[in-house]
Amino acid sequence: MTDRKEEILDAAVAIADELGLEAVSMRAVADRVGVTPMALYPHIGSKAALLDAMVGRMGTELLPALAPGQTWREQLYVLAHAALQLSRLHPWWATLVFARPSVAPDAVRVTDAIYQALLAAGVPEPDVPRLERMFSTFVLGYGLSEAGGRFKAGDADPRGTRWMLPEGPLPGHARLVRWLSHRPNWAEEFDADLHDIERLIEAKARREPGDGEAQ
Amino acid sequence: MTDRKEEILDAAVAIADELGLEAVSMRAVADRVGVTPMALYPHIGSKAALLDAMVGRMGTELLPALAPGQTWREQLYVLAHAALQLSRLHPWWATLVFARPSVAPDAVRVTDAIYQALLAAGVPEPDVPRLERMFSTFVLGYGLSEAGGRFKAGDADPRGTRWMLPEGPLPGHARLVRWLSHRPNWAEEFDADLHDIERLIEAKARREPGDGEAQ
DNA sequence: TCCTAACGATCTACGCTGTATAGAATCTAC
DNA sequence: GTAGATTCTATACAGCGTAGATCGTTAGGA
Repeated sequence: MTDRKEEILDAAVAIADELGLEAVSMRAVADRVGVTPMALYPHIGSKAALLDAMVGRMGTELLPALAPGQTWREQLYVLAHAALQLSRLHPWWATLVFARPSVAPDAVRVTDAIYQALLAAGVPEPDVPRLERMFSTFVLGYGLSEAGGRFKAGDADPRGTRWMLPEGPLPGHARLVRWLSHRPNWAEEFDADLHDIERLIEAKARREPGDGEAQ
Repeated sequence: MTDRKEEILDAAVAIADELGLEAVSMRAVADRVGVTPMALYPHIGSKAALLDAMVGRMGTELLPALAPGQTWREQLYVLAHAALQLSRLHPWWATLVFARPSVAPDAVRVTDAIYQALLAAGVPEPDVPRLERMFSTFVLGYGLSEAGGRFKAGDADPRGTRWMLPEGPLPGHARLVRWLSHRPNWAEEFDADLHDIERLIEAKARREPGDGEAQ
């Protein structure tokens, strides 16, 4: 029973990696396993459940990044990079995480690790859950943007007509032409973003003034 | 021709709003317009093009938020809230933006407005494109998390067994039980996040030290 | 005024999707 | 050897996107 289920999950993940998420059909998975489509149902229940299980499987791959004995900075860095790598290896992952919010045990464990890191950083307890959501939203959103190509949209013609549209000029683009002309190094950009978020966390830990947030 | 296209778009958006994105089928849209499915094709080309056009249509709704004569803070605030409201009114919007990155003219204009705000804030030019991506990734990611229910996953049973799993304790959750027990006010949380990002932008504008970032 | 070309809409059909239902095959235990 | 459970197969249905052929209506030019 469980063997078969693992086998089915392996097949589904392989298809998603090779052909994309939309190629994951019950028939395709069944073919890969060497069985008829309906044979999958006793094992995985439904297609929705199969997708959930795929997310769960990926969560497991994130767990090794939770090695103890690290500073909160290292912990967040390692986790963020593990997640980004995961969404590069399996571009469908971030899509699914956003689309079907199931709480897998492993996901809860990852959340807890982030809680611990933020607490270790000195973030006030009431702010921790919010900052966790902000942190994970950013990491997942970045992965999804990369995977989905949102960042790259508009790559074509960066110094051409892009900064001047028929219906009016684009002053921002015009001033930044110089910096928009060469495409960014995404690895560097991710690290820079992460660095900024780290400083944001430090600031929250220092309880910087000018903040009306209640206890 | 263009009339028909607008009519088709209206129908598609209405269906997505009422029944969800997956209910937007060529047949359903055609029914709504009062026509056979194949009659849509001369007007919109394909289903993929229809979805792209839907995203474009939403981009137009974001433009009114670009009123001039505001401080950079107001500009970012208004834009972020307009986007969040859009993703609440049309929960399928954020999904599509992440899934199919097409550059609509209106989207470019929104990007430009963010560029201008960041420049007005005093952010060094080379940092502006990156911070724009970070800002929009956050706003869209937040909207998508809300719409997709990612934030709410695990709402059930917040003080029960959730902070203690069979395979081991969750120290982070345990320490935060008090703060995890009542569900957050998402509007407040969004504003708090926005506030933090604002401060991050200010810090970048002040060119704070301790930053190895090259010119 | 007639012919023609273009256009918008339709009908039919193909291969795909998830899955309900019913039946057949295989293995285990008594 | 037979009963029961488990696993897989076969068939079928309703829905999907869209290729291809067809048809009625309309607009332009001779």
